[in-house]
Amino acid sequence: MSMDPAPDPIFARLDRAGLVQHVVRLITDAILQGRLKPGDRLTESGIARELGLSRAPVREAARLLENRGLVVSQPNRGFFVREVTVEAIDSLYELRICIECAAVERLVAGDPAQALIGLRERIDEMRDLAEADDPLSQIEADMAFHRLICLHSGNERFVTVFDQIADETQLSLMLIGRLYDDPMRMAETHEPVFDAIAARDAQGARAALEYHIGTARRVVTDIFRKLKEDGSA
Amino acid sequence: MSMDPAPDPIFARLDRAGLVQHVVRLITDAILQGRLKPGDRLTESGIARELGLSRAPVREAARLLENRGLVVSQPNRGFFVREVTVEAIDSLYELRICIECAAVERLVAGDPAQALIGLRERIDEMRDLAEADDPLSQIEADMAFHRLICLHSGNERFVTVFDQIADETQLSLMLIGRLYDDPMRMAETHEPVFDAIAARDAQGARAALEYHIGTARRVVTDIFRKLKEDGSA
DNA sequence: GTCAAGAAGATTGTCGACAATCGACAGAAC
DNA sequence: GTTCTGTCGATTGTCGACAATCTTCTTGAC
Repeated sequence: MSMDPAPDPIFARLDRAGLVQHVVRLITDAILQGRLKPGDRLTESGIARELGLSRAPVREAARLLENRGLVVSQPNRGFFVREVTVEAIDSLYELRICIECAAVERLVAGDPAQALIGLRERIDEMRDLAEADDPLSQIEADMAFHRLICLHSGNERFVTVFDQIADETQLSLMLIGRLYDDPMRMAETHEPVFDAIAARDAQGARAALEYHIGTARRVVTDIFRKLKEDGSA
Repeated sequence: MSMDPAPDPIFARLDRAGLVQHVVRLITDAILQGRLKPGDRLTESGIARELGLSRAPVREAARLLENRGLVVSQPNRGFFVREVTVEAIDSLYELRICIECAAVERLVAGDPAQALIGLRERIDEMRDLAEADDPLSQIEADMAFHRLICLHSGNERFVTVFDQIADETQLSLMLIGRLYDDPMRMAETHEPVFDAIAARDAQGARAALEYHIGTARRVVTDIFRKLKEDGSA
């Protein structure tokens, strides 16, 4: 009646069932790197031809990307890269504040020791990437930081929601280019949040995180508004 | 340059692309009516055979249901009706509190006039269904009430998240049977929320809603815990 | 009797093909 | 010149079939 717990995994289980997942990553990268722009059409047959496989896995990958918010589908018309609007970004950040603040409060109420290790690593990583002048990877470290908060909150559902909006957030950040003139700023803005968590100050952590995300919200929407004006002018 | 705003829509737009949607509804109903129980396997071929169509639309429907949380998929194993645990329900309700409280605050800050009409209708509907002794439809009216709050919050993202957890919430409620001994209680517990919104009291509305959902959270988890004990005993 | 190895059946993953639908263009009617 | 209609190419929606994988049952050794 007892489960045998995989007796010595010598070889890393090569992920079969990885085909769809692979396609997901390819398309995700293409969007997040700007090779596919908002509004662009994703033709199943085209992508399938390019990758040398059938339409079925491509279609499935597109459906997954739809749930993650990177593409939208129209009946009988197919998939398109999601258009990003100022309103959508604003709504997105409001939801993030709502979720992450609740998550960090629970995190502090529980045992934040393990989380703190990871959070510290991410901030340091942001610093390193600031010196290396790699804004794209820096954004990923930023997202990883915030994901960790949700992950260690003790409520798995927070992670689910975060993952569903993470890609779209990343897309909006990517479209902007860089948030701050001084790349070191990104790491610094996370410090107060870390400190409050380390001090086991739940309310302080919530406030710090709300301020942190709220600031990003204003900066991002402002930059994006200007981009939009210049673009349509 | 002016748009003609659909000059008199005589015919209602009939939704083509309804095949997959139809399958979604059929499976959803089967689960929510208890004909498919948690843990049950959903075989694509079986369902396709029963409905007299191919596996493709069934598969697509299953993927949609996965995003709505009613089924889970395992690679190379297929789809199963989601198992409901006490912890999952608790996490679900915590997320609901987080989302809906933020939504109602924004709702009151904006213009709640239109929302109030719909909310009143839902409460009255609950009363009627309590007299008619139709707990299943009553649950749907309950969900509709809470969805309206998200819908009129002005942040479309709140609705998106709500829809993604609505079915699972409904499933948990369905499994329990009935929440209150007195079916009228359900309508009554919504009144304070309605009153606070009508009074344009944002903080009061948030508090009332948090209390309302929090109470439901305790009742549901308690009942479910007992069910679980009896079931496994 | 217990456990491991292998065969048989069932189910998912993927494929290529056909039908239904959409968007664009050309042509006819006014 | 404008508007409607018919046709065409392209794309999605659906289908049935095959290969890969998992599950179950049987077989055999200890």
